[in-house]
Amino acid sequence: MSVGFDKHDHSACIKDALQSASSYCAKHKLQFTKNRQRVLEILVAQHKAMGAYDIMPLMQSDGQTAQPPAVYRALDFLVAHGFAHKVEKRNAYIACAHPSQDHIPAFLICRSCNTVEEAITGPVLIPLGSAAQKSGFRIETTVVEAEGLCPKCQ
Amino acid sequence: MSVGFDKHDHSACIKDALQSASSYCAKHKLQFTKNRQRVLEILVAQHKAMGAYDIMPLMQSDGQTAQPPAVYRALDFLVAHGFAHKVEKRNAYIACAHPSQDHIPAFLICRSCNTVEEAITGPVLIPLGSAAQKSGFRIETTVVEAEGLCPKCQ
DNA sequence: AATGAAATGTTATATCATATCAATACAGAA
DNA sequence: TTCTGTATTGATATGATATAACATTTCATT
Repeated sequence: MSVGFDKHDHSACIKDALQSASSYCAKHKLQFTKNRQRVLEILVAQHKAMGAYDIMPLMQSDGQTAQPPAVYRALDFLVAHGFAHKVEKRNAYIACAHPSQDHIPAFLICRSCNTVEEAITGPVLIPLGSAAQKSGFRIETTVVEAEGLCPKCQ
Repeated sequence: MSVGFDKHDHSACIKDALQSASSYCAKHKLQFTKNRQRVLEILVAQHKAMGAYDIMPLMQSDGQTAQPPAVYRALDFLVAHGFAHKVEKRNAYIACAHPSQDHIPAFLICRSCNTVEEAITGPVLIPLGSAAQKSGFRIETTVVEAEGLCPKCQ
């Protein structure tokens, strides 16, 4: 996206993301409702980390504005099912960069240009996992985020 | 702390933490001011993750209440110099469990009893680091947090 | 004692998120 | 299809977290 001729590719990639989310929901008997679709669509289209209040005005379909609970409910759904992730360092949300793959999300956040990249993670947290195991802690969700300067901003 | 006879040990551990922070500041020409001392004292004394607004009422010395900027400034200082950490998943702050050791903090957060344990981390983030290196990203700070159930709450 | 930088006080406001309850839409059973 | 219970949404209010801006004070150094 963003660069001229790539636009069409990007609109295809939005469709793909919505399609695959849609079929995942069908398979798992989840309701992929209008609000949820719309928010995912927005996140994929922008493919950057967005605050809930950035998403809100873009949600309105006819003439009415969405209210905070509508956005947060949709985001909760998307995050719960892995279609999107929350970037804790920024209180922001971003579409998953490689859905369908079971993974622990990890982000590289540029403090200058604010771009967020979802890194591909191998077995990142084995040491933390083993520390947890030692103490008998059962991990359910994991946050891994690194902040710094991206190549362009250095 | 919390269990009868241990009380005295804990008050010693508070003193130790303040002492070592104090001498670190002296060595590095940092001002370990009253507000900063007080907030660190509170965090060490409670040794649990606390919101800024939980700390605020405990800060008041004579008769006046502390205002939000006072707490946040003290917390920023403590976090910047490694005396405390922010737990992003909870928007909460906690005294560092092993200061003086250079480390990337990592937390185990129980979703039931809300206790936060700072795990001892080995080279936790080598895979993320190498992913970053590949893309030329320069990491400055890192967040590693795991949420789940502690042994007691399972 | 003078001076400039750092820290604090104070007021206001921005930003992020949830509680509550009424209304509606939906899936599955009869 | 119609019924019925559950899931979702709408709508209002409010809670929780964090920062901007600028005047004042404190501190280290001269």
